[in-house]
Amino acid sequence: MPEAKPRNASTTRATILMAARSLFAQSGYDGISLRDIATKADCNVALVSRYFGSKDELFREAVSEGFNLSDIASSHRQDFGQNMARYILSKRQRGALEPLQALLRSTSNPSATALMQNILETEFITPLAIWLGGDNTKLRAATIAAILIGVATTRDILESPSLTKPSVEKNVEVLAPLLQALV
Amino acid sequence: MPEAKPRNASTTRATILMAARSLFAQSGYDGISLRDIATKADCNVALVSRYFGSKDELFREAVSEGFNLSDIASSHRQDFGQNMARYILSKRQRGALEPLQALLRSTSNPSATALMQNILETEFITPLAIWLGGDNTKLRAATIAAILIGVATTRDILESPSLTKPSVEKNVEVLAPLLQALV
DNA sequence: CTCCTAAGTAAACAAATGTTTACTTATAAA
DNA sequence: TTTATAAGTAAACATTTGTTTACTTAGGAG
Repeated sequence: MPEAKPRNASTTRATILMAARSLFAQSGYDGISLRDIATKADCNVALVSRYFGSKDELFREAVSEGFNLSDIASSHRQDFGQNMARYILSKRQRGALEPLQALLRSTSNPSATALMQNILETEFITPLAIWLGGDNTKLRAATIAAILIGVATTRDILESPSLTKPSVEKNVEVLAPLLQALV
Repeated sequence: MPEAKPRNASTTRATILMAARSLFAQSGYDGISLRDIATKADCNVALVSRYFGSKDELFREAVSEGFNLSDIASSHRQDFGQNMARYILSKRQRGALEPLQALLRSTSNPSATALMQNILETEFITPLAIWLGGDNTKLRAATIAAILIGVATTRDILESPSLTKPSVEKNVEVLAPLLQALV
């Protein structure tokens, strides 16, 4: 007879959330159905709606575990470019970048882009601008954000071979000075 | 009685194509239905399928009127950064950027991302790499592409106020040197 | 053990989608 | 003017989607 799975609401909820984050990162909001998520989480579709209310709320929760700026900004100023470059380029952080990838893959969805605009502004640009200091702080911070977004898009979404084939070190060598120039 | 619209296949086709390009730029592949397009083009849904075969083929045709690299690359080397920066930042070129925006808004769609990867590589990175010369040409060209994609995403898709509120000139001032550093 | 709560399931719902089919009608050549 | 061709239309199609409803059943508290 088939194994009886133990029942546990919080575990099930967490499993659904992980499945959602992974799938949204891979195919975006509009590319993934609740049934895809339920299948990956090995549960019934109705449970997704039950535990998260709506697809929108599930998405919001799945991507709202941001990017941690403080790790990079707490280091020495002269290392900023290097650290930032390594952060988005490193594969080991793949899981950590899932929320970003999910957002970048959901640009066809108005509520997802609104959410991303908000996260970007409050969690990244504003604190980074303060940390940067000097002139045009917001603009420089936003330009740094734009570069990181562009690299993530080109590397992880489009998978451009011109960016993925060279080693991470080669990439850092090219990218780090550009970011450092804005400090 | 209502005006009888004159019948003209090629005009209708062109109208549908323009409507599609504009709407795809605004909401992406998955955010726009064939009925949306037919409504904007003021024609019957069936005509869209008739003239373009499938949504996929319509999209392909709508975005395959690329970015013209030769305008920028034909100028003096020292002006490259300025020209490139002005190109993506200028509002007057809004229509010209519609294919790019359509692609950037369609990252949830596998065939759209595959198409974009191909266009990016063959129409932009490869010729630019040749024009650049020196070391790591492909990587430098791809990094330029990544920056432009990031700026376009942050400005036109996410509409980050930190990037849209400052004047175009201020933006050029910050962006141009970064691009120029890769020449 | 006995229930009662809540976790899990199966089925149905309406709405929206891309695409096809059969039909109507304008228009230009004969 | 007649008529054949092709442009345009209306309706239907099979799917897929997010979400809800009614039901079954596991498992701990009493």
